[in-house]
Amino acid sequence: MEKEYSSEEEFLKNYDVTRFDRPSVTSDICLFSVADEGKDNYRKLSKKCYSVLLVKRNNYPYKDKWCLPGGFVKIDETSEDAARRVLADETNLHNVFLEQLYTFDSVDRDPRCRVFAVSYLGLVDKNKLDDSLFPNASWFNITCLEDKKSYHVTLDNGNEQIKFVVGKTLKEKTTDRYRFDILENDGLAFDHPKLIIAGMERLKNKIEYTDIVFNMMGDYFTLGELQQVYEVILGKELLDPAFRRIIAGKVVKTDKMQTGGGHRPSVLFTYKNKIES
Amino acid sequence: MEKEYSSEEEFLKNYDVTRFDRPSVTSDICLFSVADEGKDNYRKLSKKCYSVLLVKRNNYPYKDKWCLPGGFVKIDETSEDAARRVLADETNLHNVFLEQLYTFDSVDRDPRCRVFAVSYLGLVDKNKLDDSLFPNASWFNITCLEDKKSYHVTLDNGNEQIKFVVGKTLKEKTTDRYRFDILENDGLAFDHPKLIIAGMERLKNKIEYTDIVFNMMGDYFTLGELQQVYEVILGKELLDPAFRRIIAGKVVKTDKMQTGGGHRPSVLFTYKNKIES
DNA sequence: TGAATAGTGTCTGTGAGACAATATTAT
DNA sequence: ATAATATTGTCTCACAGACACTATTCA
Repeated sequence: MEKEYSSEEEFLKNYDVTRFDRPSVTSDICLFSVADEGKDNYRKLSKKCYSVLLVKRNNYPYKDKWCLPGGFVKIDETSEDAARRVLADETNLHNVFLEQLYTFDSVDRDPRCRVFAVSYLGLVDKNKLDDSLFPNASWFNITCLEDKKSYHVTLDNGNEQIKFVVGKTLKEKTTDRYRFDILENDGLAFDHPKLIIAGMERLKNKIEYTDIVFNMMGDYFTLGELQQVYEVILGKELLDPAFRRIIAGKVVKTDKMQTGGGHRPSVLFTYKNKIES
Repeated sequence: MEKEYSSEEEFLKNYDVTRFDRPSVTSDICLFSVADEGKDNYRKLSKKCYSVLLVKRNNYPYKDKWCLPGGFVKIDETSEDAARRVLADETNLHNVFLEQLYTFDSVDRDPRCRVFAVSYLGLVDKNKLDDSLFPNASWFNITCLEDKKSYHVTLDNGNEQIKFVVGKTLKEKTTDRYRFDILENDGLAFDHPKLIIAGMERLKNKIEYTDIVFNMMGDYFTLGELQQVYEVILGKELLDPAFRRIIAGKVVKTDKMQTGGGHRPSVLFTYKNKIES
C-alpha cells in the first residue's frame, strides 16, 4: 500500500495531499459584550444588557438568516488569524480578545460539505467601540432561561427576535461536560445555537476564576458597573460586600471619581495587571 | 463574484467544494493513565506512576520517532469517532474516556501539508486493561519538572527516553491561558510536546472540580489509591483528612476490604454515580 | 429632603490546613 | 513487637453569606 521512500525529503516531495478527501474548516466567533441599556430614571444606574454579535447572511445556505460572524480559514492562516480577519471584514471590529472555544464537527452540520468549525469566544467593551459596525452586523440582547435540562434563549436587536431551545445532557463521570442538542431553532443559521450556549457557559465559568471579564471593561470603571457585568453573565444577583472581597485583588483604586448620577459618586478603578515581564 | 441562485437547493447543487484550498484534519489523542509501578518493600504501597501512551511512527514524516496516537479524520466521521478508531487500530484500546482538548493549527506544524489537529484528552485505568497493546504502542512514564516559565519533561518506557522543554507565557487578562512554545525536543514528533502539556494541564485543573478522575480508576478502589492518583496528577502531596473531605461526596463505601499489605486493610469504595436519568 | 447608589462593619457558619491520635494488619 | 498504612478527631484560621449601617450626591 504505502510506497517505500528512502528519505523524508523524498517522501515529502512525492506527498499527494489530494489522496484523501479533505473537509473545509471555518472559524466562527461568539462575540459577547455587556453594555448600557439606557436609564429608566435619572437617579438609577443604567441597566446592563448581555449581547452577542450576529451578521446577516447574504448568500446561500441560510440566505437572509442571522448567524455568528465566521468564514473559511485560508490555507496559510491560523483559525485565530481568520477570526480576526473575519471580524474586521464582516463587522469592522478590531483588537478583540479571542480565546479558542470548541471545535464543532458533526458530519452534517453544513449542507454544502463537511465543515469543521473552530469556534472562538470573543469579548469586547461595547461602550468603547469607536468604529461603527457594518450594517449587516447587529448586536442582539440575550435573554436566557435555564433549567435542569435546557436553555430557552431569546435574542433581540430591537427589530427582530430569534428564539431557540438547546437541551443539555450531562456526560458520565464528568461534572461539567454536557452534550448540547438543538431542540428548537427559529432564525439562527447552522448549529450556532450550540456555539452560543457553549460560549455563555465558558464565560460564566471563567469569570469566576480568571480575569477574563476585564476584556469587556473600559480602562476605568466603578465597582458597581463591574458588579453589574458579573451579575448579567452569571444570571444572578450578588451581595455587595462579597463581590468586593472577590475582586479586591484584581483591581486598583484610582483618584478619579465618577459623578453625575443622582446619588453618591463612586471611585473609578482600573484592572490590576498581573503580567510581569 | 458570487453567482446569483434562486434557491438554496440550486445553490447547493452547484456548490463547488474544490473552489478553495482545504486543509487536512487529524485527530490526536493524549491518553493518560496512572498505574502501579511495583513495590520496594512488601509493606509499602506500590508507587503510582503517571504515564502517556505513544506509538512509533513507521512512515514519513518523523519515521521511527514516537508520537501521540492519531490519524486523519475521514470525511464521514467526527473527530471523536476518528479518535476511537485510531486508538483501536493503532493500540488495540477500546471504550476509552475522551474529551476534546484543543485544536492546534499552526500553519507549519506538519511538513506534509496544512494540518489541523483536533486533540483529545483520554483517560484509562491501566490496571484493568485486558487487551494487550499492539507492539508499536508503548506507555511512557512522565516526569515533569515545572517552574514559572517552563516544563521540563522526561518520558521513559524502560528502553527509551524522550525529553522536551516547553515554555509558557501567560496571556493578558486571563489567569489560565498560556501560550506554549517548544524550546527543546528530543524525540517526539510534530508539536506533540505542546499537546502533552495541554493535556496534563487540563487534567490537573479538572481533577479538582469534576469527577473526571474516576475514568482512570477501577470499579473498586481504596481511598489511599485514589489519593495517590490525585497526588501524581497534581504533582504534590495531600493531607489525608483534607483529601477525604474533598472526595467524601463522590464515593460510596462498600463492604469489601482490601487485605494483603503488611498493614491495616482498607475499605474499598466505588464511584457515586451522580447521573439520574 | 429624599431617592438612589457607594462603601464599610460585623456576625455566623462552613470548610480547608495542620497536626495529633487511634486502629489494624502481615511479617 | 513493629513497620506501615487506614481512619478519625479536633483546633484554628480564612473566608463567604447575610444583614445592617453609614456616606454622599443631585434634582
